[in-house]
Amino acid sequence: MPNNQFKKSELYSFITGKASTAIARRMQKNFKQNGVDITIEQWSVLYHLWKEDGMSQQSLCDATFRDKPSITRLVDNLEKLKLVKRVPSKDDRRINMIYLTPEAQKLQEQTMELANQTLNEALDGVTNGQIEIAKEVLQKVYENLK
Amino acid sequence: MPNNQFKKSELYSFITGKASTAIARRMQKNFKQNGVDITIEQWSVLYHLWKEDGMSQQSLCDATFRDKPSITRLVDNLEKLKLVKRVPSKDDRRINMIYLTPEAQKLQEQTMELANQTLNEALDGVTNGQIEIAKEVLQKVYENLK
DNA sequence: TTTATATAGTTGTTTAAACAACTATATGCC
DNA sequence: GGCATATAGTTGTTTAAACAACTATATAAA
Repeated sequence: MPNNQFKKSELYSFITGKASTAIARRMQKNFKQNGVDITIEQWSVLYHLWKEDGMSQQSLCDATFRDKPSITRLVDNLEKLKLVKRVPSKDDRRINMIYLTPEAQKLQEQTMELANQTLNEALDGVTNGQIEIAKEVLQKVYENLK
Repeated sequence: MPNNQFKKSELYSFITGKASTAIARRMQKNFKQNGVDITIEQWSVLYHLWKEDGMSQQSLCDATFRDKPSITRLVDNLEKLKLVKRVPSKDDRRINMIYLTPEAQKLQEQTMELANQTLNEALDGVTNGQIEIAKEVLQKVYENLK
């Protein structure tokens, strides 16, 4: 029993995700202050499309760790904002390929800059070694539970 | 420039809180499978009341890192479930003191057990030393941004 | 080839988050 | 005391999460 003896106190805030909530709020604030008018959730979809344009909604589900209804509605809203376009696949008519508009492509550089700035604010005073271990732990937690 | 050179790749999932989302989902599932019919957000409020009954809503805001409207509605829903009661303070008529009902007190032991179980599932294969560092990093992030 | 099953996406409903605007009470200052 | 300001909590609105139920298309098995 590896972790059974381990004190769990103060670990519950892990569950409630205080740190990631704080990062998301700060990043939203940084977006707003710089006139970027999208939500962090919308940004996280765009982020994966910048890495690979033309993903299916299901691939976006996997990449963003969201369920299908969530992606349906995020894509709905991104389409309303004219940042993405649903294009039905010709090979498989069940599938929508999601493509970035030129407008969304313009957002990439600025918002990635703001994301990096936010992470620098968040990780001020934390060493690279510590960050590396935190990343490993979070990755392992994700693997254990997904 | 302490962290500027640091590779930020794969760190963006920090923002989206994949790990804490995974923990919350698993914990919700563990609650459901054991017939505990409350949300994780509601549990997080009860958790602080178990530590100290009779907190004001503002204190719950600080403890749970939520804003006032969020707590108003969580307390609304917990009151509907007859798990807490709003009691106006006599000293300061602006303040509601939130008290647990006997029903809520009954939930404590079982749900804390389920929370511990969930954390064990999440942290399987992670050493105490790694957990300690991850905790420090998350705490520092929270401090930097709150 | 028909039928069962799996996959992709949508819709409906409840709960919660974020943010602004609001009411009520308390406190500090003149 | 009277007025400005701060604090505690509520309400309205938009966006998103979770979960179940649904439609449409594709794949596999008989």
